Amino acid sequence: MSHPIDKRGFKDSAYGQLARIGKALSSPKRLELLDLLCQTDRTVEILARETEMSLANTSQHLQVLEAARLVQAKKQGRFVVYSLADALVGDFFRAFRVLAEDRLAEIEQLRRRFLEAGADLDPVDAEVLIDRVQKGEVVAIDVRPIEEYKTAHIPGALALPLQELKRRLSELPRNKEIVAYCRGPYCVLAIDAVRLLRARGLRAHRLEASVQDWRARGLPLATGLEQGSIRILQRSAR
Amino acid sequence: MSHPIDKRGFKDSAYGQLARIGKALSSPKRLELLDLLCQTDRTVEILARETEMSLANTSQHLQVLEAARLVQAKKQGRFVVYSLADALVGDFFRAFRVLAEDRLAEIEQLRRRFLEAGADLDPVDAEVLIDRVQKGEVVAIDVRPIEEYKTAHIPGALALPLQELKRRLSELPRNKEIVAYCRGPYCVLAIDAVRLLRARGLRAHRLEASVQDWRARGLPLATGLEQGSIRILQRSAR
DNA sequence: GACATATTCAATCATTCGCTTGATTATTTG
DNA sequence: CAAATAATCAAGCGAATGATTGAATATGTC
Repeated sequence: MSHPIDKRGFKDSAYGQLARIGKALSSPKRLELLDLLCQTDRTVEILARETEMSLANTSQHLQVLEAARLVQAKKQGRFVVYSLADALVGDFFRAFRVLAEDRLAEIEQLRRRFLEAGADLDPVDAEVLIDRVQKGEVVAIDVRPIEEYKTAHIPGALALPLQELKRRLSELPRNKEIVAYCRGPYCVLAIDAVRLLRARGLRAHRLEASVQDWRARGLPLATGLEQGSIRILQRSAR
Repeated sequence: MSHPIDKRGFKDSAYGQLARIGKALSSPKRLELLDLLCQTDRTVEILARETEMSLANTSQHLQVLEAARLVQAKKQGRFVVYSLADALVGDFFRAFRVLAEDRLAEIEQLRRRFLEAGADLDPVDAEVLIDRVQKGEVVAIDVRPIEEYKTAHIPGALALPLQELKRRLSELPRNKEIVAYCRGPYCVLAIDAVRLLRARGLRAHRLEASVQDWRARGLPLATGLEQGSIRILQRSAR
């Protein structure tokens, strides 16, 4: 095991190591787990619920990701919290997704077929959005679970998870444009939100970009709870 | 097949598509093929020889890569020439390799174990190298097959494939430093070249960076045959 | 048109993978 | 210390994968 190796052995071992990463990325469920972990840390139980897998199966997949050093586990009390092993992994996952979308036309077809209405694409250019949010022309809402919002969100966006949104529909301004966003292209939270809002007669659009896309473009992000995000909401709802 | 899909179905399909790329990257042999194709286009036969696989096996792996749209096949006469489907794939492969090297310490260990002599690391900073080559202080040699040199090489580097190098050892300058490079970290051509040169008492070093790394850093590259690269060689050898 | 060459196809087999089920190991709570 | 909770382990099963072998299909050459 610790003796010099021949050329073929070296190549096989080297590419074999690379393949460890590839193998980790070769299962749809593992990719879904990784995508979720790009948003924020989570326990096995929550990941299992989000991906609609059994606990044992989720645990196994997470161990495969851990063996490839893409994620890491940390015991907190009686929970095991999984997180990305490094911020680089998040950047890489995005590059991976972008490559796949570039190469595989099927992904765009899938998206179209699922949406079945072309109206909820990117409403505006990303740079313009921040500006319009600051001017108060647009209300941006982050419909992901609150934990993900805390980890990182678009500056000025309100934390309004889907469940919360349902209860507070009446507080949203009828005279302003609303832009909802969530985890990214394969997350359906923002789609649901837009449908809900439009059903109530509000002018709602979906921002396809995720927080990760936002970061990749070098745009600023905010963490924690926006100071008085609830008050801002109420003010703009008046 | 063309009816609306539920949320779970959508996610499964979307991540399933991503996994197509992951699966393509999950085999050591496929990664080796991809790495070779990052250098230049090649026929199935040559790829089989380089990777030391049977023809049928090579063909099958190439078809997997093609199904994932990472490479494309083009029939030329009675040969089938495979090439990267897009330049993006090359950039991505490099990102993949860099991530793997960052995450998996085993790769660095492997490299050390294979080299077993610490002396042939990056001799100089990349930017400095071009400058020193231009000033004539250093002779850079590209020891890859000539076809790869033609596709792209470091400006000023001489095309001197390993076989050629052996025959023309005496033509190399004894008073200058020689820097050899090849395909990248898992390619052994430059290592062989450096051993060969040192055995003859020449001052030789290995540049670990590949043409792809060079490109990724935004440094200039040259294509085709360097005008009179042989004469330059002879002049500097005088 | 027969032949050689380059590649793919088809069948086969051992291995690995993904998932399920049920038992087991930690950790907190009563 | 027993009960409850969170996660992992272990065994088992059908499906998919990687490689081999030999036949089949193009394409170019004599």
